[in-house]
Amino acid sequence: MNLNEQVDYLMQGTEYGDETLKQKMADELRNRLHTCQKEGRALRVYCGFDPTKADLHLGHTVPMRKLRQFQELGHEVTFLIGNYTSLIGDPSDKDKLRPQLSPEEIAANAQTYAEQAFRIMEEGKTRIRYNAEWLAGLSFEDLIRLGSNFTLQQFLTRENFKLRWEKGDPVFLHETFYSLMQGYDAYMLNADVQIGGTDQLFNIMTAARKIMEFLGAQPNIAIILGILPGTDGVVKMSKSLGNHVPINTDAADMYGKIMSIPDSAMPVYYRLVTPLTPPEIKHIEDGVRTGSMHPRDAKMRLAREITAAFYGAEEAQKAEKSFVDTFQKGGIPEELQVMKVSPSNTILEILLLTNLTKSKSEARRLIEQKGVRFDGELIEDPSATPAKEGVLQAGKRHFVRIVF
RNA sequence: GGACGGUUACCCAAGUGGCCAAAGGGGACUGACUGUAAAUCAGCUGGCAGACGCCUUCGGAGGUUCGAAUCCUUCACCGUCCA
Repeated sequence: MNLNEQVDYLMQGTEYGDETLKQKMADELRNRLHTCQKEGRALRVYCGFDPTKADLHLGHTVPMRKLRQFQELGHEVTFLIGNYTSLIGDPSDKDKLRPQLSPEEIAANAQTYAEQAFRIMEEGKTRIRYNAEWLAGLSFEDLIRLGSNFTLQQFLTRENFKLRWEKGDPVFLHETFYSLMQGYDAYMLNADVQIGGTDQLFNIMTAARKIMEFLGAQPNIAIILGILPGTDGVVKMSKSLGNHVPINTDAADMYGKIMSIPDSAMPVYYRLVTPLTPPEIKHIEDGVRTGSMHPRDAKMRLAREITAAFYGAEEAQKAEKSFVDTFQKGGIPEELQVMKVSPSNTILEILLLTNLTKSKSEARRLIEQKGVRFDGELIEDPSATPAKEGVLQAGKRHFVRIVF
């Protein structure tokens, strides 16, 4: 890739809410890449992760994907675990204060993060750092010096603080420290580039750059990534909204969940969570637009790419085949869970035994709603017994092969 | 520290003594339609039994009452205002 292609690749999926700013960052990136090339060094790139939860979903992997792209181009990548900043909990993406976690919880979550991250990033080329290394040793005096770069007004005009202020909700003093700490992280890592979501714009653009300049360093370039919508295609992916694609699932499930996103969400998914380059994505999108590619096939490619990133190409192929068999041909998947039951068990009992439903009431409901099939035959009598071995289906997506 | 307000099912939220397993909305799930979806329409959403019915649930514990989500006492947590 030439320099401009590299910049395009690295800026893919970014969103600054302001074209001028985006252009400025792209220019700075180009210059920095150029300078480094001349100096014969790699860019120092980092992204901080808040180990405040253990259950990762696709949305959390967006910055990891971006780090990976930098790695591919030979840059030096640091995976920063915000074990010290977690003492506060970033107020950026919430309209309320986050709970503070115990060191044990943080350590456990950090472990999970790293495991997930290395499905995407190249482990051997990634440095892991913890910001307690340098933040724990700061003195009150240091804090005063860092704090003197900011005004209360700057914080109060930030959307999330502003909303809380106007609603009369509390905004705690220590929440403002978060930005200072993140800025200090960037300084200590001597970062050329810092990656984050749109909620990090203030922390990276304003706080980190100010602090780095104040401390005599070159300010970092902000790579601000857009937000990945959930499976509804509209609202930010989040577990509590139930629109997430979990990482710790299986290939078939991940493939299926991605196939369920609306077409309108494909472009952003392609840009944020696949390894494809801008020209490759353009090719697909042109294909869909001109009609030479069916949108369904574009989505299958998407699902395959994402699933392969986490489970490998082979598993992704299998997931795809099973998806085609199940949904497009209306058959049953080749590989499915096998459960031993007694021939005297009723369908109702089997639904419960196989965990296809959580209760008998739920099982009855499903049967009433014509959602249960046995070997393709619609089941209408909950007290029927299967009479032979076969495949029990609950809803569209859940199957169990029962044997005696 | 004081005054007031709040805590209802997955989430938001109505309900102020019986007609409340608890309105409404969102989400989830099922069916139809599709391209797998989205959109739309319909259904459904505590458990056991599925015939009447029974049991558990409205922040926790206790009480009043024939009867409590609803009244009283107390505890916990959250919020607002005043110090």
